[in-house]
Amino acid sequence: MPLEALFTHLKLHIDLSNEEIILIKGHISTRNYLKNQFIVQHGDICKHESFIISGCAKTFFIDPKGDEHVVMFAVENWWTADLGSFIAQEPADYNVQCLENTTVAQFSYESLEFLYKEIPQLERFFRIIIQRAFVASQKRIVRNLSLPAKNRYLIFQKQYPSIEQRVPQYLIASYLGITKQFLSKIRSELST
Amino acid sequence: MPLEALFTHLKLHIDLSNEEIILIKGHISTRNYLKNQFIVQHGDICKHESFIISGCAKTFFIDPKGDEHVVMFAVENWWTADLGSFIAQEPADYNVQCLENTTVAQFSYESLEFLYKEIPQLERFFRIIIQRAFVASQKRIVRNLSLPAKNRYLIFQKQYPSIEQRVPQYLIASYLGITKQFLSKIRSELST
DNA sequence: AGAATTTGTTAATCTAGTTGAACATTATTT
DNA sequence: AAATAATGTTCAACTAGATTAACAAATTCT
Repeated sequence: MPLEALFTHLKLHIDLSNEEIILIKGHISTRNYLKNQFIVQHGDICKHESFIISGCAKTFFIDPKGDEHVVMFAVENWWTADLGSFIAQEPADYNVQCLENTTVAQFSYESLEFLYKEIPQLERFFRIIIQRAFVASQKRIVRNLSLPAKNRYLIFQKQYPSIEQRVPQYLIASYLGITKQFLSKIRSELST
Repeated sequence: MPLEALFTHLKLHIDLSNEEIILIKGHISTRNYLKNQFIVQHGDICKHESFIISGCAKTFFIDPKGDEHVVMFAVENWWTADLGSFIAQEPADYNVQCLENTTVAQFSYESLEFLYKEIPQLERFFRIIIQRAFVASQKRIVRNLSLPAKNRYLIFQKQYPSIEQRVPQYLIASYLGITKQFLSKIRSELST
């Protein structure tokens, strides 16, 4: 059953009884997206937190000039959403779009609020998940402010070797905050 | 009593009984710092999450070239720490330094873990606080990638009018990711 | 297989923001 | 009140990275 990965993941941080697992299952919906489909669209209200069972997605936004900026990639066992939109239930800043055919397990806002009441341990679980995401975000800010593009690329390669193979270069350039041309230049410098 | 602000703040998000308040009080220490003293120092393990009762602090790091980068300011009723260091209990990336004489209420790592067990509602409280910090961080990333320095400055002015008056310009420039000279240029352009 | 689209490279020119140095203005200290 | 340190401005030279455009190479579609 595809939800196994999700419960394995939950049990890394909290203990759940069989009854709790059944209760949670009743509030999860799984959904399949084709490559290029959107899990979250800018301007819509983000209705779900999605756990990726298989596949890969990018989170990005379009700036006032029309340029695309990738802020994160998500692969198996990662959570994705526009959290700002989800928690405030207001229009999303970001888009989340599948880069491959992708299967997710989703909690709706209402279900999650309900489950927080029924299973307070889930507060702990998501505190930990969000805390990590925040820390990762802080560390990324440090790097973006303090390192030139070449070093940021080298760190990206080490940190996400699997992602580098799975997604096109121009999206990696966008994630790094540079143009694809400049990334290409860096790559050719590095290979000499 | 100076802890009133803290409990008012906690009660915005969770309900606490008198017994719980007493329990929490037993695990809080208040501490006074003079201007320029460090609440967290790079390389040390961040021992506390600190709630600012009065005063003002900057969170910053020094890059490999020796330049200072301010990543956030914190004033009354804000929490500050190097969360990455605090949760992993490993050396801090950041420094947190007081810009004024500052009084804080602090939870140690052990106390907070203990209180999470005794008062599961605190999981909820910090989930909400960290969630907000994460969302703010995400929104800042959007702005830093998509807007030129002048626009970032205008947004900063609107968003933190009080902070702009309280801290020197070169720290604001650092927060914006530009040099003080370039901020000065932007300011002179804006005033014409 | 061939056409069309998507992805990646190279190179010339351009620009937002940096660097450094000299000077002006406040605060703080003695 | 003078002296020192901290903060802010101006300007000229410089650089990391953007932009544009032309061309390869690889995928996808028919």
